[in-house]
Amino acid sequence: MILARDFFARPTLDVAPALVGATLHVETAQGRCVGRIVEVEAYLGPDDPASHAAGGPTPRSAIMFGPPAVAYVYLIYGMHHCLNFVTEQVGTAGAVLLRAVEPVAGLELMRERRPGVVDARLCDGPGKLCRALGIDRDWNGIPLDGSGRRRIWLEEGEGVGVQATPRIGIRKAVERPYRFCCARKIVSRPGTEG
DNA sequence: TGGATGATCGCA
DNA sequence: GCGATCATCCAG
Repeated sequence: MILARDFFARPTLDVAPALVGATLHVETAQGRCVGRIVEVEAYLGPDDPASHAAGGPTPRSAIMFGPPAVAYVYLIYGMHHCLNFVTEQVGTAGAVLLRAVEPVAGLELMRERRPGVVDARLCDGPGKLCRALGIDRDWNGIPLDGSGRRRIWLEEGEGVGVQATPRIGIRKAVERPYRFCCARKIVSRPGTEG
C-alpha cells in the first residue's frame, strides 16, 4: 500500500515515527532500488531552531511551507545530498530527514554507485543513502506518489518498535528527541553516541 | 580528528 | 558583496 498525501499531511512528529519500517522505492533509468527505513529525524517550523524553516521561509526552505508529500533535497557540506519528505498542511512548515535505510532490492545498482562499500554500509547515513539511491537536487520537489518526472514513493511497512532519541549533527535544540530509530536495529555511526 | 568543498543566509 | 555556518563522509 503506497503512502498517500494524507499520510504526510499530518503533524511532523506523527509522520516521522510512522515512517520507520516503511519501504522507500526509487526508480531511475538504471533500475529500481528499495530500502527499508530504519532511521529518520523530524524538523519542524519556525518553532524549531534546528530546522531550515526556523525564521520563516527562504528560497531554499520555502518548500517546507508548501504542499506535503513531496521530496525536499538539498546539498550539505558542499558534497552530500540529504533527502527529506515534506509534511504538514500547506502553510505549516515541516519535513522528515531520511537518515538511514536498510537495502532491500537493487543492491547491485547501489554497489555500483558506491564502489568498495560493504552492503551493510551502503545506506547507513543521509549522504550515503542519497548516493546509493541516485538522489540529487534534481529530485527536489518531486511528488512522493511516483507520479513526477522522477519516480519515488513509499510503501507501508509492518508495525515496528520505534525509539526516540536526540537528533544528530545539529547545534541547536539538541535536547529534543526528534530522531526516530527502529528499536531492534539501531543504525548510527559507531562511537558517536553518548 | 580534521579536511574536503560549495550553497545558503544574514548582514552590510 | 562577504564570511560564518552547515541535518556529512572518509581517510589517516
